[in-house]
Amino acid sequence: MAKITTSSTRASRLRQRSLERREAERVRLRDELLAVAERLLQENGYAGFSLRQVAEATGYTPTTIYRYFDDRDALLKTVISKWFTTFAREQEAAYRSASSPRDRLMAMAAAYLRFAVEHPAVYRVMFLERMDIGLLPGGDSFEKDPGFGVLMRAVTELRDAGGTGELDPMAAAMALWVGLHGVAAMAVCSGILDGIGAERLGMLVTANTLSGLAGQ
Amino acid sequence: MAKITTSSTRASRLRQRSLERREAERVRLRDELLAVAERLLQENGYAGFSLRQVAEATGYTPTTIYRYFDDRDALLKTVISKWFTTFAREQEAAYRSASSPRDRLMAMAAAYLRFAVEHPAVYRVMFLERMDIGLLPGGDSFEKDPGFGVLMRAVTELRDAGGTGELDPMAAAMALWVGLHGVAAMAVCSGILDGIGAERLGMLVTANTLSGLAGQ
DNA sequence: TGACTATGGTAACACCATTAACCAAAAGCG
DNA sequence: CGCTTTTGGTTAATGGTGTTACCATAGTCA
Repeated sequence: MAKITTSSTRASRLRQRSLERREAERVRLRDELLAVAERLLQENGYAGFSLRQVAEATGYTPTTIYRYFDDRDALLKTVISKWFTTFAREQEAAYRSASSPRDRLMAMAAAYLRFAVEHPAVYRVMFLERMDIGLLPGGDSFEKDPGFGVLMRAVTELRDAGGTGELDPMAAAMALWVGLHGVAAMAVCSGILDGIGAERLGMLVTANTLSGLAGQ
Repeated sequence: MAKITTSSTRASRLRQRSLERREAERVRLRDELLAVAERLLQENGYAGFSLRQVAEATGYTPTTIYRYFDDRDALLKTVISKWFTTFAREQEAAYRSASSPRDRLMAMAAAYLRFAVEHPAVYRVMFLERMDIGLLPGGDSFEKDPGFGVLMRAVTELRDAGGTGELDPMAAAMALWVGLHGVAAMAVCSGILDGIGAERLGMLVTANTLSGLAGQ
Protein backbone atom coordinates (compact mmCIF):
# COMPACT_ATOMS: atom_id res chain seq x y z
CA MET A 1 0.00 0.00 0.00
CA ALA A 2 2.73 2.46 1.02
CA LYS A 3 4.76 1.35 -1.99
CA ILE A 4 1.89 1.93 -4.32
CA THR A 5 1.21 5.34 -2.81
CA THR A 6 4.85 6.33 -3.17
CA SER A 7 4.94 5.16 -6.74
CA SER A 8 1.74 7.02 -7.45
CA THR A 9 2.98 10.33 -6.04
CA ARG A 10 6.26 9.94 -7.89
CA ALA A 11 4.43 9.42 -11.14
CA SER A 12 2.17 12.35 -10.45
CA ARG A 13 5.19 14.52 -9.68
CA LEU A 14 6.76 13.54 -12.97
CA ARG A 15 3.50 14.25 -14.73
CA GLN A 16 3.32 17.60 -13.00
CA ARG A 17 6.82 18.52 -14.11
CA SER A 18 6.02 17.51 -17.64
CA LEU A 19 2.92 19.66 -17.64
CA GLU A 20 4.93 22.57 -16.35
CA ARG A 21 7.54 22.13 -19.03
CA ARG A 22 4.86 22.03 -21.68
CA GLU A 23 3.18 25.09 -20.30
CA ALA A 24 6.49 26.94 -20.01
CA GLU A 25 7.36 26.05 -23.55
CA ARG A 26 3.97 27.25 -24.66
CA VAL A 27 4.33 30.69 -23.11
CA ARG A 28 7.93 30.84 -24.31
CA LEU A 29 6.90 30.31 -27.92
CA ARG A 30 4.00 32.71 -27.52
CA ASP A 31 6.34 35.37 -26.20
CA GLU A 32 8.80 34.70 -28.98
CA LEU A 33 6.04 35.14 -31.56
CA LEU A 34 5.06 38.40 -29.92
CA ALA A 35 8.64 39.65 -29.81
CA VAL A 36 9.26 38.83 -33.45
CA ALA A 37 5.95 40.35 -34.49
CA GLU A 38 6.80 43.53 -32.62
CA ARG A 39 10.21 43.75 -34.20
CA LEU A 40 8.85 43.24 -37.71
CA LEU A 41 6.14 45.79 -37.07
CA GLN A 42 8.67 48.40 -36.03
CA GLU A 43 10.96 47.60 -38.92
CA ASN A 44 8.48 47.22 -41.75
CA GLY A 45 5.38 49.00 -40.54
CA TYR A 46 1.89 47.69 -40.40
CA ALA A 47 1.61 46.72 -44.06
CA GLY A 48 4.96 44.98 -44.09
CA PHE A 49 4.26 42.78 -41.13
CA SER A 50 2.96 39.36 -42.12
CA LEU A 51 2.28 36.05 -40.45
CA ARG A 52 4.54 34.35 -42.95
CA GLN A 53 7.43 36.59 -41.98
CA VAL A 54 6.78 36.01 -38.28
CA ALA A 55 6.71 32.29 -38.97
CA GLU A 56 9.85 32.44 -41.07
CA ALA A 57 11.74 34.41 -38.42
CA THR A 58 10.78 31.96 -35.68
CA GLY A 59 11.34 28.79 -37.69
CA TYR A 60 7.71 27.68 -37.61
CA THR A 61 5.00 27.57 -40.22
CA PRO A 62 2.31 30.25 -40.48
CA THR A 63 -0.40 27.85 -39.34
CA THR A 64 1.33 27.32 -36.04
CA ILE A 65 0.66 30.95 -35.15
CA TYR A 66 -3.04 30.15 -35.23
CA ARG A 67 -2.51 27.82 -32.27
CA TYR A 68 -1.53 30.85 -30.22
CA PHE A 69 -3.58 33.67 -31.73
CA ASP A 70 -6.96 33.73 -33.40
CA ASP A 71 -5.68 35.57 -36.44
CA ARG A 72 -3.36 38.32 -37.61
CA ASP A 73 -5.43 40.98 -35.91
CA ALA A 74 -5.33 39.19 -32.57
CA LEU A 75 -1.54 38.99 -32.74
CA LEU A 76 -1.31 42.65 -33.67
CA LYS A 77 -3.72 43.59 -30.92
CA THR A 78 -1.66 41.81 -28.30
CA VAL A 79 1.50 43.55 -29.46
CA ILE A 80 -0.17 46.94 -29.51
CA SER A 81 -1.84 46.60 -26.14
CA LYS A 82 1.58 46.43 -24.51
CA TRP A 83 2.45 49.69 -26.18
CA PHE A 84 -0.68 51.31 -24.82
CA THR A 85 0.55 50.35 -21.37
CA THR A 86 3.96 51.84 -22.09
CA PHE A 87 2.34 54.98 -23.42
CA ALA A 88 0.21 55.37 -20.29
CA ARG A 89 3.23 54.82 -18.04
CA GLU A 90 5.20 57.50 -19.85
CA GLN A 91 2.31 59.94 -19.62
CA GLU A 92 1.99 59.31 -15.92
CA ALA A 93 5.72 59.82 -15.44
CA ALA A 94 5.50 63.12 -17.29
CA TYR A 95 2.54 64.10 -15.14
CA ARG A 96 4.51 63.43 -11.99
CA SER A 97 7.62 65.20 -13.30
CA ALA A 98 6.08 68.65 -12.71
CA SER A 99 3.86 70.21 -10.12
CA SER A 100 1.77 72.98 -11.65
CA PRO A 101 -1.08 71.95 -13.99
CA ARG A 102 0.42 73.92 -16.83
CA ASP A 103 3.91 72.45 -16.41
CA ARG A 104 2.42 69.00 -16.17
CA LEU A 105 0.56 69.42 -19.43
CA MET A 106 3.63 70.75 -21.16
CA ALA A 107 5.67 67.80 -19.91
CA MET A 108 2.99 65.39 -21.07
CA ALA A 109 2.93 67.03 -24.49
CA ALA A 110 6.69 66.60 -24.77
CA ALA A 111 6.40 62.97 -23.71
CA TYR A 112 3.62 62.42 -26.23
CA LEU A 113 5.70 63.65 -29.14
CA ARG A 114 8.77 61.80 -27.93
CA PHE A 115 6.75 58.59 -27.98
CA ALA A 116 5.54 59.24 -31.52
CA VAL A 117 8.96 60.20 -32.83
CA GLU A 118 10.76 57.32 -31.15
CA HIS A 119 8.26 54.66 -32.22
CA PRO A 120 6.74 56.01 -35.43
CA ALA A 121 5.51 52.67 -36.79
CA VAL A 122 3.91 51.84 -33.45
CA TYR A 123 2.31 55.25 -33.21
CA ARG A 124 0.89 54.86 -36.69
CA VAL A 125 -0.77 51.57 -35.86
CA MET A 126 -2.03 52.77 -32.49
CA PHE A 127 -3.49 56.10 -33.51
CA LEU A 128 -3.84 56.12 -37.27
CA GLU A 129 -3.93 52.90 -39.22
CA ARG A 130 -5.67 50.61 -36.79
CA MET A 131 -7.56 52.82 -34.43
CA ASP A 132 -10.48 50.50 -35.17
CA ILE A 133 -8.74 47.74 -33.28
CA GLY A 134 -10.65 48.80 -30.22
CA LEU A 135 -7.94 49.28 -27.64
CA LEU A 136 -9.02 52.86 -27.10
CA PRO A 137 -12.45 53.00 -25.48
CA GLY A 138 -14.57 54.75 -28.07
CA GLY A 139 -17.53 57.10 -27.91
CA ASP A 140 -17.67 59.48 -24.97
CA SER A 141 -15.83 57.22 -22.53
CA PHE A 142 -12.37 57.38 -24.01
CA GLU A 143 -11.07 58.95 -20.82
CA LYS A 144 -11.23 55.43 -19.37
CA ASP A 145 -7.99 54.70 -21.18
CA PRO A 146 -5.18 55.08 -18.61
CA GLY A 147 -3.11 57.28 -20.89
CA PHE A 148 -5.94 59.72 -21.43
CA GLY A 149 -7.22 59.43 -17.92
CA VAL A 150 -4.11 61.20 -16.69
CA LEU A 151 -4.64 63.86 -19.34
CA MET A 152 -8.17 64.38 -18.05
CA ARG A 153 -6.83 64.62 -14.52
CA ALA A 154 -4.29 67.29 -15.49
CA VAL A 155 -6.86 69.25 -17.46
CA THR A 156 -9.34 69.10 -14.58
CA GLU A 157 -6.67 70.42 -12.26
CA LEU A 158 -5.99 73.19 -14.72
CA ARG A 159 -9.66 74.13 -14.72
CA ASP A 160 -9.79 74.08 -10.92
CA ALA A 161 -6.87 76.46 -11.00
CA GLY A 162 -8.87 78.71 -13.29
CA GLY A 163 -6.95 77.88 -16.44
CA THR A 164 -9.82 76.94 -18.75
CA GLY A 165 -12.70 79.15 -17.71
CA GLU A 166 -15.93 77.21 -17.61
CA LEU A 167 -15.06 74.96 -20.53
CA ASP A 168 -15.90 71.27 -20.30
CA PRO A 169 -12.69 69.42 -19.28
CA MET A 170 -13.41 66.80 -21.91
CA ALA A 171 -13.51 69.40 -24.66
CA ALA A 172 -10.37 71.05 -23.31
CA ALA A 173 -8.55 67.73 -23.18
CA MET A 174 -9.64 66.97 -26.73
CA ALA A 175 -8.43 70.35 -27.89
CA LEU A 176 -5.02 69.64 -26.39
CA TRP A 177 -4.88 66.12 -27.70
CA VAL A 178 -5.83 66.78 -31.31
CA GLY A 179 -3.11 69.40 -31.57
CA LEU A 180 -0.51 66.89 -30.46
CA HIS A 181 -2.03 64.20 -32.61
CA GLY A 182 -1.87 66.51 -35.60
CA VAL A 183 1.80 67.16 -35.06
CA ALA A 184 2.54 63.52 -34.38
CA ALA A 185 0.60 62.32 -37.42
CA MET A 186 2.47 64.77 -39.57
CA ALA A 187 5.78 63.67 -38.11
CA VAL A 188 5.27 59.93 -38.59
CA CYS A 189 3.57 60.16 -41.99
CA SER A 190 5.82 62.55 -43.86
CA GLY A 191 9.08 64.37 -43.79
CA ILE A 192 7.33 67.72 -43.74
CA LEU A 193 8.28 68.39 -40.13
CA ASP A 194 11.85 67.18 -40.45
CA GLY A 195 13.21 70.67 -40.81
CA ILE A 196 10.84 72.26 -38.33
CA GLY A 197 11.08 69.82 -35.48
CA ALA A 198 8.03 68.01 -34.22
CA GLU A 199 8.82 68.70 -30.59
CA ARG A 200 9.22 72.41 -31.16
CA LEU A 201 5.99 72.69 -33.13
CA GLY A 202 4.22 70.56 -30.56
CA MET A 203 5.31 72.84 -27.76
CA LEU A 204 4.14 75.87 -29.72
CA VAL A 205 0.79 74.27 -30.46
CA THR A 206 0.28 73.20 -26.87
CA ALA A 207 1.28 76.58 -25.47
CA ASN A 208 -1.10 78.24 -27.93
CA THR A 209 -3.94 75.96 -26.99
CA LEU A 210 -3.30 76.54 -23.29
CA SER A 211 -3.34 80.30 -23.63
CA GLY A 212 -6.39 80.00 -25.86
CA LEU A 213 -8.15 77.91 -23.22
CA ALA A 214 -7.19 80.42 -20.56
CA GLY A 215 -9.07 83.08 -22.46
CA GLN A 216 -12.31 81.13 -22.54
CA MET B 1 -2.62 65.51 -110.33
CA ALA B 2 -5.57 67.24 -108.76
CA LYS B 3 -7.32 63.90 -108.50
CA ILE B 4 -4.42 62.33 -106.78
CA THR B 5 -4.12 65.25 -104.41
CA THR B 6 -7.83 65.06 -103.58
CA SER B 7 -7.65 61.34 -102.99
CA SER B 8 -4.59 61.81 -100.84
CA THR B 9 -6.22 64.44 -98.64
CA ARG B 10 -9.34 62.32 -98.35
CA ALA B 11 -7.32 59.36 -97.24
CA SER B 12 -5.39 61.47 -94.81
CA ARG B 13 -8.63 62.84 -93.42
CA LEU B 14 -9.96 59.30 -92.91
CA ARG B 15 -6.73 58.38 -91.25
CA GLN B 16 -7.00 61.46 -89.09
CA ARG B 17 -10.54 60.54 -88.03
CA SER B 18 -9.47 57.04 -87.22
CA LEU B 19 -6.66 58.33 -85.08
CA GLU B 20 -9.05 60.61 -83.29
CA ARG B 21 -11.47 57.76 -82.63
CA ARG B 22 -8.70 55.65 -81.23
CA GLU B 23 -7.43 58.45 -79.09
CA ALA B 24 -10.93 59.24 -77.84
CA GLU B 25 -11.55 55.61 -76.97
CA ARG B 26 -8.24 55.53 -75.18
CA VAL B 27 -9.01 58.50 -72.96
CA ARG B 28 -12.55 57.17 -72.43
CA LEU B 29 -11.27 53.89 -71.06
CA ARG B 30 -8.64 55.70 -69.03
CA ASP B 31 -11.30 57.91 -67.52
CA GLU B 32 -13.51 54.93 -66.82
CA LEU B 33 -10.67 53.21 -65.01
CA LEU B 34 -10.09 56.35 -62.97
CA ALA B 35 -13.77 56.71 -62.13
CA VAL B 36 -14.10 53.10 -61.04
CA ALA B 37 -10.88 53.28 -59.04
CA GLU B 38 -12.14 56.40 -57.29
CA ARG B 39 -15.45 54.81 -56.45
CA LEU B 40 -13.83 51.66 -55.07
CA LEU B 41 -11.41 53.76 -53.06
CA GLN B 42 -14.23 55.71 -51.46
CA GLU B 43 -16.26 52.58 -50.79
CA ASN B 44 -13.58 50.21 -49.57
CA GLY B 45 -10.78 52.49 -48.49
CA TYR B 46 -7.15 52.28 -49.51
CA ALA B 47 -6.56 48.69 -48.44
CA GLY B 48 -9.72 47.43 -50.10
CA PHE B 49 -8.97 48.95 -53.46
CA SER B 50 -7.30 46.54 -55.86
CA LEU B 51 -6.45 46.41 -59.53
CA ARG B 52 -8.40 43.17 -59.81
CA GLN B 53 -11.53 44.85 -58.56
CA VAL B 54 -11.07 47.78 -60.91
CA ALA B 55 -10.59 45.35 -63.77
CA GLU B 56 -13.59 43.29 -62.74
CA ALA B 57 -15.83 46.34 -62.47
CA THR B 58 -14.82 47.59 -65.92
CA GLY B 59 -14.94 44.23 -67.65
CA TYR B 60 -11.26 44.10 -68.47
CA THR B 61 -8.40 42.03 -67.14
CA PRO B 62 -6.00 43.39 -64.51
CA THR B 63 -3.14 43.48 -66.98
CA THR B 64 -4.99 45.90 -69.22
CA ILE B 65 -4.67 48.55 -66.54
CA TYR B 66 -0.92 48.42 -67.00
CA ARG B 67 -1.43 49.78 -70.54
CA TYR B 68 -2.81 52.96 -69.00
CA PHE B 69 -0.95 53.28 -65.70
CA ASP B 70 2.48 52.20 -64.61
CA ASP B 71 1.23 50.37 -61.55
CA ARG B 72 -1.27 50.53 -58.72
CA ASP B 73 0.44 53.54 -57.18
CA ALA B 74 0.32 55.51 -60.42
CA LEU B 75 -3.41 54.88 -60.71
CA LEU B 76 -3.94 55.88 -57.11
CA LYS B 77 -1.78 58.96 -57.57
CA THR B 78 -3.83 60.11 -60.53
CA VAL B 79 -7.06 59.67 -58.60
CA ILE B 80 -5.73 61.51 -55.58
CA SER B 81 -4.21 64.40 -57.49
CA LYS B 82 -7.70 65.35 -58.66
CA TRP B 83 -8.79 65.44 -55.04
CA PHE B 84 -5.94 67.75 -54.17
CA THR B 85 -7.27 70.11 -56.81
CA THR B 86 -10.76 69.88 -55.35
CA PHE B 87 -9.37 70.49 -51.89
CA ALA B 88 -7.50 73.58 -53.02
CA ARG B 89 -10.57 74.93 -54.81
CA GLU B 90 -12.69 74.52 -51.69
CA GLN B 91 -10.07 76.21 -49.54
CA GLU B 92 -9.92 79.13 -51.94
CA ALA B 93 -13.70 79.41 -51.96
CA ALA B 94 -13.69 79.50 -48.17
CA TYR B 95 -10.99 82.15 -48.26
CA ARG B 96 -13.10 84.32 -50.53
CA SER B 97 -16.26 83.75 -48.50
CA ALA B 98 -15.12 86.13 -45.76
CA SER B 99 -13.22 89.38 -45.61
CA SER B 100 -11.32 89.65 -42.33
CA PRO B 101 -8.25 87.44 -41.88
CA ARG B 102 -9.77 85.82 -38.83
CA ASP B 103 -13.11 85.06 -40.49
CA ARG B 104 -11.32 83.73 -43.51
CA LEU B 105 -9.28 81.33 -41.40
CA MET B 106 -12.36 80.17 -39.54
CA ALA B 107 -14.18 79.56 -42.83
CA MET B 108 -11.19 77.64 -44.17
CA ALA B 109 -11.10 75.54 -41.03
CA ALA B 110 -14.77 74.69 -41.45
CA ALA B 111 -14.18 73.81 -45.10
CA TYR B 112 -11.20 71.67 -44.14
CA LEU B 113 -13.21 69.58 -41.73
CA ARG B 114 -16.16 69.35 -44.10
CA PHE B 115 -13.83 67.93 -46.72
CA ALA B 116 -12.48 65.34 -44.30
CA VAL B 117 -15.88 64.32 -42.98
CA GLU B 118 -17.50 64.13 -46.41
CA HIS B 119 -14.67 62.14 -48.00
CA PRO B 120 -13.09 60.21 -45.14
CA ALA B 121 -11.46 57.52 -47.25
CA VAL B 122 -9.99 60.13 -49.57
CA TYR B 123 -8.76 62.22 -46.67
CA ARG B 124 -7.09 59.18 -45.17
CA VAL B 125 -5.18 58.41 -48.33
CA MET B 126 -4.24 62.04 -48.96
CA PHE B 127 -3.06 62.96 -45.48
CA LEU B 128 -2.48 59.79 -43.53
CA GLU B 129 -1.95 56.52 -45.31
CA ARG B 130 -0.18 57.66 -48.44
CA MET B 131 1.37 60.96 -47.61
CA ASP B 132 4.51 59.46 -49.11
CA ILE B 133 2.94 59.53 -52.53
CA GLY B 134 4.53 62.89 -53.05
CA LEU B 135 1.64 65.09 -54.08
CA LEU B 136 2.33 67.44 -51.21
CA PRO B 137 5.63 69.24 -51.72
CA GLY B 138 7.75 68.10 -48.82
CA GLY B 139 10.40 69.73 -46.75
CA ASP B 140 10.15 73.46 -46.11
CA SER B 141 8.38 74.23 -49.40
CA PHE B 142 5.03 72.69 -48.69
CA GLU B 143 3.37 76.10 -49.04
CA LYS B 144 3.82 75.60 -52.79
CA ASP B 145 0.78 73.35 -52.70
CA PRO B 146 -2.21 75.46 -53.81
CA GLY B 147 -4.35 74.39 -50.90
CA PHE B 148 -1.74 75.43 -48.36
CA GLY B 149 -0.67 78.44 -50.34
CA VAL B 150 -4.00 80.05 -49.60
CA LEU B 151 -3.58 79.16 -45.94
CA MET B 152 -0.21 80.88 -45.94
CA ARG B 153 -1.79 83.90 -47.59
CA ALA B 154 -4.50 84.13 -44.97
CA VAL B 155 -2.02 83.69 -42.13
CA THR B 156 0.27 86.34 -43.58
CA GLU B 157 -2.65 88.73 -43.77
CA LEU B 158 -3.45 87.93 -40.18
CA ARG B 159 0.10 88.78 -39.16
CA ASP B 160 -0.01 92.03 -41.12
CA ALA B 161 -3.14 92.87 -39.18
CA GLY B 162 -1.22 92.23 -35.98
CA GLY B 163 -2.85 88.89 -35.21
CA THR B 164 0.23 86.73 -34.71
CA GLY B 165 2.79 89.01 -33.14
CA GLU B 166 6.20 88.46 -34.68
CA LEU B 167 5.75 84.74 -35.18
CA ASP B 168 6.93 83.21 -38.45
CA PRO B 169 3.85 82.82 -40.70
CA MET B 170 4.98 79.34 -41.61
CA ALA B 171 4.99 78.28 -37.97
CA ALA B 172 1.64 79.94 -37.38
CA ALA B 173 0.14 78.19 -40.42
CA MET B 174 1.54 74.89 -39.19
CA ALA B 175 0.05 75.44 -35.78
CA LEU B 176 -3.35 76.03 -37.33
CA TRP B 177 -3.05 73.13 -39.71
CA VAL B 178 -1.95 70.46 -37.27
CA GLY B 179 -4.91 71.26 -35.03
CA LEU B 180 -7.30 70.69 -37.90
CA HIS B 181 -5.39 67.66 -39.03
CA GLY B 182 -5.61 66.22 -35.57
CA VAL B 183 -9.36 66.64 -35.47
CA ALA B 184 -9.75 65.33 -38.99
CA ALA B 185 -7.52 62.33 -38.38
CA MET B 186 -9.50 61.51 -35.28
CA ALA B 187 -12.77 61.87 -37.16
CA VAL B 188 -11.84 59.64 -40.11
CA CYS B 189 -9.99 57.01 -38.10
CA SER B 190 -12.35 56.35 -35.24
CA GLY B 191 -15.77 56.99 -33.88
CA ILE B 192 -14.37 58.90 -30.93
CA LEU B 193 -15.59 62.22 -32.23
CA ASP B 194 -19.01 60.98 -33.31
CA GLY B 195 -20.69 62.28 -30.20
CA ILE B 196 -18.62 65.42 -29.94
CA GLY B 197 -18.79 66.65 -33.49
CA ALA B 198 -15.65 67.13 -35.52
CA GLU B 199 -16.75 70.52 -36.84
CA ARG B 200 -17.49 71.86 -33.37
CA LEU B 201 -14.19 70.63 -31.95
CA GLY B 202 -12.38 71.95 -34.98
CA MET B 203 -13.86 75.40 -34.49
CA LEU B 204 -12.87 75.33 -30.84
CA VAL B 205 -9.34 74.24 -31.63
CA THR B 206 -8.94 76.83 -34.35
CA ALA B 207 -10.35 79.62 -32.19
CA ASN B 208 -8.02 78.57 -29.40
CA THR B 209 -5.03 78.55 -31.67
CA LEU B 210 -5.94 81.94 -33.08
CA SER B 211 -6.26 83.53 -29.67
CA GLY B 212 -3.07 81.78 -28.63
CA LEU B 213 -1.27 83.20 -31.67
CA ALA B 214 -2.63 86.64 -30.90
CA GLY B 215 -0.90 86.52 -27.53
CA GLN B 216 2.53 85.81 -29.03
C1' DT C 1 -3.11 -0.64 -23.68
C1' DG C 2 -6.55 2.38 -25.84
C1' DA C 3 -9.04 6.80 -26.29
C1' DC C 4 -8.36 11.62 -26.27
C1' DT C 5 -6.00 15.93 -26.76
C1' DA C 6 -2.41 19.17 -27.76
C1' DT C 7 0.86 20.84 -31.05
C1' DG C 8 2.97 20.89 -34.85
C1' DG C 9 3.08 20.37 -40.34
C1' DT C 10 1.12 19.91 -45.46
C1' DA C 11 -1.75 21.17 -48.94
C1' DA C 12 -4.98 23.95 -50.61
C1' DC C 13 -8.12 28.09 -51.45
C1' DA C 14 -8.80 32.77 -52.45
C1' DC C 15 -7.03 36.83 -52.79
C1' DC C 16 -3.24 40.35 -54.29
C1' DA C 17 0.45 43.00 -57.71
C1' DT C 18 3.35 42.34 -61.33
C1' DT C 19 5.67 40.48 -65.46
C1' DA C 20 6.41 37.77 -69.77
C1' DA C 21 4.75 35.76 -73.74
C1' DC C 22 1.41 35.96 -77.09
C1' DC C 23 -2.07 37.29 -80.49
C1' DA C 24 -5.49 39.70 -83.32
C1' DA C 25 -6.45 43.80 -85.36
C1' DA C 26 -5.35 48.23 -86.81
C1' DA C 27 -1.93 51.65 -88.72
C1' DG C 28 1.83 52.91 -91.56
C1' DC C 29 4.01 52.49 -95.72
C1' DG C 30 6.41 50.86 -100.14
C1' DC D 1 -2.53 45.81 -102.54
C1' DG D 2 0.68 43.45 -99.25
C1' DC D 3 4.19 43.75 -95.89
C1' DT D 4 5.83 45.30 -91.39
C1' DT D 5 5.16 47.58 -87.15
C1' DT D 6 2.55 49.23 -83.49
C1' DT D 7 -1.39 49.06 -80.44
C1' DG D 8 -4.46 47.01 -77.14
C1' DG D 9 -5.97 43.42 -75.34
C1' DT D 10 -5.42 38.35 -73.69
C1' DT D 11 -3.55 34.12 -71.06
C1' DA D 12 -0.13 32.11 -68.09
C1' DA D 13 3.03 32.34 -64.58
C1' DT D 14 5.71 34.16 -60.35
C1' DG D 15 5.68 35.18 -55.80
C1' DG D 16 3.32 37.33 -52.08
C1' DT D 17 -0.73 37.52 -48.53
C1' DG D 18 -4.35 35.42 -44.70
C1' DT D 19 -6.85 31.49 -43.74
C1' DT D 20 -8.82 26.71 -43.52
C1' DA D 21 -9.17 21.60 -43.64
C1' DC D 22 -6.81 17.79 -42.80
C1' DC D 23 -3.08 14.80 -41.01
C1' DA D 24 0.70 12.92 -37.94
C1' DT D 25 2.96 12.64 -33.81
C1' DA D 26 3.47 12.89 -29.07
C1' DG D 27 1.69 13.47 -24.47
C1' DT D 28 -2.27 12.73 -21.02
C1' DC D 29 -5.00 9.86 -18.64
C1' DA D 30 -8.73 6.11 -17.84
